[in-house]
Amino acid sequence: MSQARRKLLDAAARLFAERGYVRVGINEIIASADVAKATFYQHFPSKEQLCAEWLGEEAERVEAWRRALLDDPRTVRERLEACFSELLDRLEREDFRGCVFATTAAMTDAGGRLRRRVAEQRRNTRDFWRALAAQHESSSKPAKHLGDAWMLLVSGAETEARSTRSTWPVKKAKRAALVLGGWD
Amino acid sequence: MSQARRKLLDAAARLFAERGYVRVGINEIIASADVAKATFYQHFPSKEQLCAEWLGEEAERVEAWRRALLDDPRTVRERLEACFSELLDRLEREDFRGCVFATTAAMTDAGGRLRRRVAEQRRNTRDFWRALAAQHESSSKPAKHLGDAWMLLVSGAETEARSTRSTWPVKKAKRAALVLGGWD
Amino acid sequence: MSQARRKLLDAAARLFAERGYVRVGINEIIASADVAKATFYQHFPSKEQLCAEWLGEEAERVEAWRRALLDDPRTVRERLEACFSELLDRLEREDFRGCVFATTAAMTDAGGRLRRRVAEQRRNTRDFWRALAAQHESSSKPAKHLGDAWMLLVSGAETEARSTRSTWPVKKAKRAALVLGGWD
Amino acid sequence: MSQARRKLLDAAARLFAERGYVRVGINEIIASADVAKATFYQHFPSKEQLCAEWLGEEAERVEAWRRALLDDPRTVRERLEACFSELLDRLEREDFRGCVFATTAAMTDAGGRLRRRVAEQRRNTRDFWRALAAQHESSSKPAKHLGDAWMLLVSGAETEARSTRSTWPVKKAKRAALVLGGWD
DNA sequence: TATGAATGAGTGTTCATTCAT
DNA sequence: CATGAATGAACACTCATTCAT
Repeated sequence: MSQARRKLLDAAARLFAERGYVRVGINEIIASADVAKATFYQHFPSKEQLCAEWLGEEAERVEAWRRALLDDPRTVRERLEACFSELLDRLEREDFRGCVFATTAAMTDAGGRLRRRVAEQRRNTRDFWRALAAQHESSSKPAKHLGDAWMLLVSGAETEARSTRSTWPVKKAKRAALVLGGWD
Repeated sequence: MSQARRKLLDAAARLFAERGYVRVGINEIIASADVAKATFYQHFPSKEQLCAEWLGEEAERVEAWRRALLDDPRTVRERLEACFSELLDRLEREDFRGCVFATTAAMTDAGGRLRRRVAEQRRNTRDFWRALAAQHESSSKPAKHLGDAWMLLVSGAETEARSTRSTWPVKKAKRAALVLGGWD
Repeated sequence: MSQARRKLLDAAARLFAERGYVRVGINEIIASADVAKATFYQHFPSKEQLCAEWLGEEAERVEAWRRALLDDPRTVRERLEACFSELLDRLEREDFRGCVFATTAAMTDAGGRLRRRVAEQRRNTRDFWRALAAQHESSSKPAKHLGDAWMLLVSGAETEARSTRSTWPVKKAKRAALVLGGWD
Repeated sequence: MSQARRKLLDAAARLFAERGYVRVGINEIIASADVAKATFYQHFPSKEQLCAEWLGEEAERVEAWRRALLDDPRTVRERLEACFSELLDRLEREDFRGCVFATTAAMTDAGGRLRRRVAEQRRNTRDFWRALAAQHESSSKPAKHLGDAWMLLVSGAETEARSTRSTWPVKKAKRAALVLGGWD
């Protein structure tokens, strides 16, 4: 990958994560990446497409992490707790903005390309949580219900943690997730 | 309240709800309200302040609805289910954009006035859910944990329903909420 | 009419006539008119619309001149010669660019608004030449053929005079027009 | 001639004829010719020079056609009519844009290289029409006047046919040309 | 109280051209 | 001979806000 393209994606990743798609302009991105404006448009047909590619890279990172977790030999409970630990870690970072997919969806057109990209990632996210729940064999309820509930708790925790800049949502989501998993 | 001010708030309510704070310009608002631009600035010092007042009105509407629900003689379970029904109703409206407080928080500066307004509403929301849970006397666990979990499930359901334009999150959140309440 | 609007139309008239629609940018127009860019867009929805209004004013000026000529008591021959004199006068001006309608048509999309505006003016032009020919009673041929021929000669003269910056086309067009009128 | 050069000239010929010099960018040209941008600048010092070479090729094609017509054994009248037939044929093509020399002159600087190229071709055009008229021996008037008139009628017909996308100008120009030739 | 007119600073995007390889 | 990468300047257009009346 060309150097300019990499710099642009890195700058976009940082700025989009910090302030969101609509609040970051091309000018700021290219200044941050230290490339000319025309260079940007040689690598990306539009700001929207840059965002889509950033979301794609984010999705791939997350998927890799999840694949590893699904193959992890630890118990389901330990791995569930690892998810909340990871979320807490992200939450403590200066630039925490919540789930980039959810926030990007919040500020883009319902029918647009970015929303389709988000919807795809959310489907993958649902698959992940259901797969994790399916490994929880002692569960008396169907794994898909448990997985969906875990996903919603995490999603809610991210949203509320972002909106109020506090950590209670993560801690309480973890507690509820454990209860639903039968570990209370 | 002056007529122009009322028209502006109504137009803002519709447009902000439909497309979000950052995606609506004041030109569109004043055109929709059919007032002159200078009239707008006589009633509101800035677009941000208009948004803050809109959020205030929304918060008051929600609070009134919640106060009524807390005084409602129905069982906690029935009222919990009413919350999800109301959410499903909103979800089915054409212009559903998720929780206006969460989405507004997603597109505004972390330290700004609007974020403080959102944080305040989220605190009230947490109070509501804890109050409802507190009325669920047979609960063996502390009401605050149950209320927080309910809130997170609803918040996650709104976010996921918005991101993917589907209704499963609401249905699954309801199911999990009932389980946590001991009604499974 | 507001002052800024008038200044913009005047600046556009001069610049568009000098260098043509596509070769003049908004920046140059507003600098020449000494108004802010946003002021421009408060008065005209687009550069294209500004051009359309300029063409409209030009068409009106021409039509007024023509109406006067059709009511002029001089002989048809004298008035025909007046047309060529007027053309020669324009030709000698520093910024002669040929017929603004023909040149604008040359640089705009075939199906666009500006082309429709041009086509309308060309229809009016044809009407004028036929009306003038119709007043030439001694003509043995139908006036519409004579009028059309005059129009084509003038149009060709304008085009060739512009392309080569010389005056022969006007002089020769006049000679041919007189021959066709039976005055040779 | 190198292959890239040929492809570039062919692409330019098609695009410039369709939409005009100023409305076609070199990006589009190189994409259409399927060559790299730097390759373009190895063969042509500038877009302007590419246009100049295209005009040169066009002029040569036209000149060849005219030379053949001047050597054609048919009568002057038949060959005059052939000119209008050829114009009608071009007019019926989808991408008719009028005389490429006239339209290019309309959108370029008065003193530039392209305008000089156009002026040269117009001089050749004038020579052609005078030569054709000179072969019309029975003409009582000087051939140069008749030839110039024919040229202006054709030029006007091209301009008006382009501006309004209709065929009447060609038919009426032909009629007038015949009258001037003494064939009415 | 209400307004039409005006604005400086920004938006995302495209231009013809050059450079290092 | 050919190219992928890069560019400064310009493009048409929009933003939230202010001013004179």
